[in-house]
Amino acid sequence: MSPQGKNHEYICSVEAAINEIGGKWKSLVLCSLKDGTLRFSEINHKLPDISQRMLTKTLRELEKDRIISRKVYPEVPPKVEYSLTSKGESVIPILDSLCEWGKKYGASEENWEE
Amino acid sequence: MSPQGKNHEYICSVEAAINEIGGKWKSLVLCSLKDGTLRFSEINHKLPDISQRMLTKTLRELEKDRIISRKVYPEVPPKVEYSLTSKGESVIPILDSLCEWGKKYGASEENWEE
DNA sequence: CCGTATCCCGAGAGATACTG
DNA sequence: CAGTATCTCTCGGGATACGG
Repeated sequence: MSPQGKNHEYICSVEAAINEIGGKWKSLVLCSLKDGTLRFSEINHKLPDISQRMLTKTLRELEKDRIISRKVYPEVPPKVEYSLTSKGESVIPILDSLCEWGKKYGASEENWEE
Repeated sequence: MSPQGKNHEYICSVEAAINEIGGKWKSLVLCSLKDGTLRFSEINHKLPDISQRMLTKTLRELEKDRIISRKVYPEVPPKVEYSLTSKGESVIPILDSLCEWGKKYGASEENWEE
């Protein structure tokens, strides 16, 4: 995500927002973190269909955008905890709204020709 | 978008919502329609960087998901108008929130290694 | 336990040209 | 004006295997 990097003029800031929370997994990872800190394996457990590779990648992107924070415990075996930053907390209500919206207009009973 | 089609169990409905309004252009098209009905060329004018092909594709997907409606006037030259459905109207406040969020936490002043 | 490193594929997206 | 039709290519995303 955020392919444009720094110098890109957004027509509207929704674009910026979608870049940060869009994609296949970001919103789900954020939702899974909304009840508190989780370890890597715990997120993976909540999202069984995501691969380790994609989970890592998604977490790195969210971290880079300061939406989540990553805390490493220098132990053996490794322990890493992920949690929402204040920026991350602030987007949760919006994700909740989206969730409600998605539930209300179930993306499922319409038309599909294929 | 919505690659899974009908039979897909969502862990959370945010996923469904992101499928319907995510992607590079959908949110921008919806925002451009929030002040009322627009013709194809008018949307294109508001979003100069979108190609005709992508605009058509985006409009078709939004129409398929019943988020916008398409009205054709049988004239020469052709006239086609796009407007939000009630479902579309209902997602605008959420897009506005996203816009505010994106503006507040400018996706621009952080770190980039590359 | 928490990741990288590779390899790979298809969808998303761009450019350009053409048409009813 | 409002689209198709092609052609191309990047890159998001999946599968699998390996590493500290």
